Amino acid sequence: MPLRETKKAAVRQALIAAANGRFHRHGFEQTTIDEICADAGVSRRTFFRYFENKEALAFPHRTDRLERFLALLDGADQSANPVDGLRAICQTFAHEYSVNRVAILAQQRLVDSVPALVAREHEIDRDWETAMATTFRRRFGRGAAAERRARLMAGAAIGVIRATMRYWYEKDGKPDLARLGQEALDGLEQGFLS
Amino acid sequence: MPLRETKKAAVRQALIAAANGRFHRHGFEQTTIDEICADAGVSRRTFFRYFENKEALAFPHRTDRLERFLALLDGADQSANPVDGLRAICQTFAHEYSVNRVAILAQQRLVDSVPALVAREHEIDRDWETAMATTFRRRFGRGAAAERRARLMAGAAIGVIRATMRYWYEKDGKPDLARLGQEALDGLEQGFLS
DNA sequence: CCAAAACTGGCACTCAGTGGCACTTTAAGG
DNA sequence: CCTTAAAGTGCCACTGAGTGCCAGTTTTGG
Repeated sequence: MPLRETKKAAVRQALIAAANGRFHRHGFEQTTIDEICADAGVSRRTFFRYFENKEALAFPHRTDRLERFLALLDGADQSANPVDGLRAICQTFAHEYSVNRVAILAQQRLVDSVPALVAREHEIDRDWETAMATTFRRRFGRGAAAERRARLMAGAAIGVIRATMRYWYEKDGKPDLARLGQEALDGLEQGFLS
Repeated sequence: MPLRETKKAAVRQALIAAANGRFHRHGFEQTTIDEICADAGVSRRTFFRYFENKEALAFPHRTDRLERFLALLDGADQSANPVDGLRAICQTFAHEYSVNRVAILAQQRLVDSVPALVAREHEIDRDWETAMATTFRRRFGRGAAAERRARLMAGAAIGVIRATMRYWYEKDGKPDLARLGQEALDGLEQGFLS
């Protein structure tokens, strides 16, 4: 890796690490960007060249995760129906979340304690929704009705996923996330006609 | 109405009106709170006694709408199944939105042009989701499974509703919102098994 | 080794939002 | 009415996020 890249990666990591420490020790709002910069040995001005804002520090894997999700969506393109694709992806993420359970839970506690972070999380969900809508759209073909169906389905999908995650977080990550996920996707598939 | 109440209502309206004008003329971010205060003839400090933040000005009906929704949810409590309740409520709101179409569209254009406002909108959706989850929960009875089902359903519901609204906005409010809503709720009820 | 490009730091600035306190207005009882 | 407590307002000073600008440094590629 070229030197420049290396340094940038290092600075980025330093900022993330510094932020993580402070956020978890003193809380998000109690931490100023100046403090993070001081810890990371970087100027304030430079900070904003690495992160759009303070919130972004709380979601360092945002782009990674989205890209992985997109890749998985593409990969699941030839499954029998869209939901089956999601089921597979769900297994993957469920496993990953279970493995990193402690860190992820801590992260989520942080997010849930700060409205601004909750808002950012919704923004992320929106990205995922759009990604799914695009994928589903390819399946459903042309026409306004297909478009609507794809978007409805994506909306419902992110809705059940988020609800599932919240439940899992609330139960301290104890339940089997893969199972919860399948239950959620059953709902998506079968609907909620009681 | 006691004088004090009257005055407070007047100030609130003045602030909303001032903000609306500026927001639509110059945009949300280009408008400072000071300018709004000047227009409304009120001090900055007072502004923050009426609104939590600048964003709140863009959703003056937030609490009204939520309360109406809660009331309607309560009212629809004895419909055959939860989705039928939603169908009725959907008709009501669809009608209202169609009537105030122009204003609502303008408002939405504003919201969509500012990330911070989009974020607030998600926050509002979250309130609605919680409201629905609580209602559904009453239907589904006790137990963790019922709880999960209620939450999944609420998540899916808000998901399809939001997707529908976005579609409607995107089409400049031309489509029949009531029909779109029913289509969305069909999806919620029947699922998306293709 | 050199020039262009990329990156950094520091400064000054705007604006959102908060705490504190003195001052004015309203409500309510005698 | 008149008084007094409560509610509401204005002003001031302050913190902290985020931005524009420009001068100085580091890396890259030839």
